[in-house]
Amino acid sequence: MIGQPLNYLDRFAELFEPALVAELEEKSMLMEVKSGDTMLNIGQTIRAVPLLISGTIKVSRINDEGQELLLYYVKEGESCAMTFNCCILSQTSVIKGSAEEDSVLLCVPVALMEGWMVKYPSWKKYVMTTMLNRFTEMIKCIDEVAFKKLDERLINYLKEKAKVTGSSVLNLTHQQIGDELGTNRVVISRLLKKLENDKKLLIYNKQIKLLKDL
Amino acid sequence: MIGQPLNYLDRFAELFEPALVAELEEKSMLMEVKSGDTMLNIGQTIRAVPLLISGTIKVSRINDEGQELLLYYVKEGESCAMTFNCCILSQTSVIKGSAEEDSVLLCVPVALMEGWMVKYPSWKKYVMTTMLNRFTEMIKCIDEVAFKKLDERLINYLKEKAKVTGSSVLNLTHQQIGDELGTNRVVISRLLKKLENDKKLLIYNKQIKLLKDL
DNA sequence: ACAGGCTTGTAACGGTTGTTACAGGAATTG
DNA sequence: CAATTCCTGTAACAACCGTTACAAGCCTGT
Repeated sequence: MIGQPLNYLDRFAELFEPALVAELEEKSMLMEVKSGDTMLNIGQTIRAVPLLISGTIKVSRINDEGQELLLYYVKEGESCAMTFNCCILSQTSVIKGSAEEDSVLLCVPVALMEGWMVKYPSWKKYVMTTMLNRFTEMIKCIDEVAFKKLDERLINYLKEKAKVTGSSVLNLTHQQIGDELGTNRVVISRLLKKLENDKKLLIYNKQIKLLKDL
Repeated sequence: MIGQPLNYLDRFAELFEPALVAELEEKSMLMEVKSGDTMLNIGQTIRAVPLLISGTIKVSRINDEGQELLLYYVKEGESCAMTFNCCILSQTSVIKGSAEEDSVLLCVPVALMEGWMVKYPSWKKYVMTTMLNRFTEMIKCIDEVAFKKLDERLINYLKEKAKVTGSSVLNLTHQQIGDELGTNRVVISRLLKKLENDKKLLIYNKQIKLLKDL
């Protein structure tokens, strides 16, 4: 039927062999989270691997003083490599995962994961690809933090945010931005003002509109 | 016989099942590298996974402007997760791997890796563990770069270096340190001088001696 | 309309880091 | 030993960023 939302497993039908899709359907658990919900926090252990069916998950590092830093987003069809970490080595999480928008997850019991690695080539491939892509993102993050100045990081952040939300109007306070970049609200206000003067964006209350030549 | 060096495969006999050790012996290639040699550079592709038998490998990120940043060390018995990345996805490397000391590597052809993941549980575990440990190190690196000031990063760097080399006397120029921390020689000289005044270390030409209360 | 709370704009200041420049030591080479 | 090159120390300055403080604006609920 036209216009009907895809069945939630359709996405994975492209990735996994039928037998695995069937097992997924049978043995994993569907879970819904609201925008802003925290699924995984520092120090927690986790007993299920989440596959993201719809929505976006924000993964960030929080250091001992509570300072935050955005690492990357998990998008539809993807999963979080760090949870593999927690699960397999039974370690506590060193990162926080929270819903950037309302999202739907498929939770796979850890116990099954290991067996699937051997049983289903597509699963093995999926897990490896996920992990390897995350490495790339972590490197990108390190590049930003280690080599770039805040104004450039801010611009990249805004662009990424626009891509993830699919809109050039971002509903964000300066404080939120500061948090995700691991810095101070005043600094962000200053830089944003400069970008506004340069006609790269417009600042409203709790809202930023990105212009073409950002 | 007492004092005789271990056979190079003995290390892996503890990690892998006998059949895998046998295959390793038969199908992989031993390789020696001298301190300072670069095994893997940005943009290269790699067709073999290295297992480190002895020595230490330094893994660093180099950005577009040629600035370097130390990511982590690969030690005996370990391997480099990023090479899995290159290999499996046939991507070019985004990192540089060079010998910190004279080292011996066992090079496993990529073609075998995939099959072994299914065939040998110990190999699967080894690969997963390696990757997951690297995540932890990358997070540590991000913590340093994003949240810590240079003086603290320098201290951590020196301690780590002392641990890796097993000596409290480090043969390093200020320039080298600056490179590995992604900063400037003068800045390092300045901070080292301060540490020397604080009786944390002694500065010689091309050499730094760490004192107890660093 | 008003109060109170959250959000933004701005100034002022200090600390850290990056940069350039130069001088003096140390090591190396011929 | 002399010349050269590399390494270290230091000064001086600028840029960037973090921090505090305060004023003004916006939003919400009453």
